[in-house]
Amino acid sequence: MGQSSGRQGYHHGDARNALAAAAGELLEDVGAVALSLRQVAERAGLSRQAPYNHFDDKEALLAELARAGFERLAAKLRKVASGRSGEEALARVGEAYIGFAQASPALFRLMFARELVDLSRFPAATAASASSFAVLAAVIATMAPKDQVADRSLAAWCLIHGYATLCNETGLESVSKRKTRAEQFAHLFGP
Amino acid sequence: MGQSSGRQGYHHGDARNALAAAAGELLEDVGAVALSLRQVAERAGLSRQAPYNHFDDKEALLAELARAGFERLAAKLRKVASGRSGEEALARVGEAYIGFAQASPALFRLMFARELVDLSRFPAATAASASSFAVLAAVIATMAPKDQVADRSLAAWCLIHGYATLCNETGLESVSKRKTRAEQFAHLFGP
DNA sequence: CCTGATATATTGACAGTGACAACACCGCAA
DNA sequence: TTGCGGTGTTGTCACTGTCAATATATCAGG
Repeated sequence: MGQSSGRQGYHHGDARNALAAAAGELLEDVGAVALSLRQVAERAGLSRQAPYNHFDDKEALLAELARAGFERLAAKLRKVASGRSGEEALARVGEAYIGFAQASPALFRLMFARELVDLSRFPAATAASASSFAVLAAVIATMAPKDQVADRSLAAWCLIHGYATLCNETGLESVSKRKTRAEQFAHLFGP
Repeated sequence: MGQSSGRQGYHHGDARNALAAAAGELLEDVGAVALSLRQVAERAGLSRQAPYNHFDDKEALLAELARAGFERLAAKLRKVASGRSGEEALARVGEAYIGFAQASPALFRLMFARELVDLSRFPAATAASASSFAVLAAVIATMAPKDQVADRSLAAWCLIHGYATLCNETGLESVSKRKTRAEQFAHLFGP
């Protein structure tokens, strides 16, 4: 006899996705710290303990959100970089990076805050992160001598990431300047 | 001035400082999220509720830590900048900034993570933060035309902050490269 | 001295939380 | 059939931030 007649039913493979989706929505609403597994479960229409059937613990759920975030970011960067090169490609990549941070501030923070998730424990997330950086490095490779690509890629990433972070975390400056700044930064690495 | 008996006794003005000091130690041990007011109180030798006698809530305590952190940072930057100018001053300031982030990663994170403390609600902390940035801007003013000081200061801050953050949050690269990187970054803003 | 007022300190209580354990149920393979 | 592993649920626990009620120390004014 099913004790709960109301068709709670099995979600088969869906429960994991449903939980991740619910968590993704909650993340932008309340942030990673305030996000509670119980609220995630409720929003997904499952029981209190459901998240533990699909993730080791809260950190593992957050790591999955971060991994998906890096994959989306990498795809976005690849898209704007494709077919372009040099300073213009760099400006577009920078603009997209900043745009991502502004569109999903809580997710962006999660992706770069060791205190919220220690991604070094989650190889899939680290890999997705590396593939985002690879896009940037490929762009720099089109505009710098080979022996300087590594240093310049790192500097470019730091500059763009610093700007995106400071805008998100301290209201450094208005959102509208995004494109101008990206171009200005890209020019620093030009000829 | 009598407490000092076996009784718990009043700390007069000290309780607030004792709590902040205990919180500062705990912060680097467990991070801002895991830091609990109860543990802070216990470490300061006070009761569970003691923090509420001196701070509105947990966020206010963290804000005080952040404020003190910004003041220490500003002092450190002023020290290394004093008597120097141009590219060398910039390299020293950058190195000090990165060094601060590496020496107190949890505090540095707290100072720049809106999710942990929303500093816009705490004017004293915002002011201390601004005075840190002012040191950097002053250095840039010694090496750039007047109409470019604002843009270049911002870019320099983003670059250094991005590097410090990425090193802390993702193990971007080894600590030992700190000085080299600071010089390399400073060179980007040189003649 | 005493007397309140005020700042400080302490314990009691409560709703949420992450996590573990025990138990119920589904589908499938031997 | 039987048994087993994946999935789902409720029971329970220690811990947390915070509010309320209460006690105590210190100080000002009589």
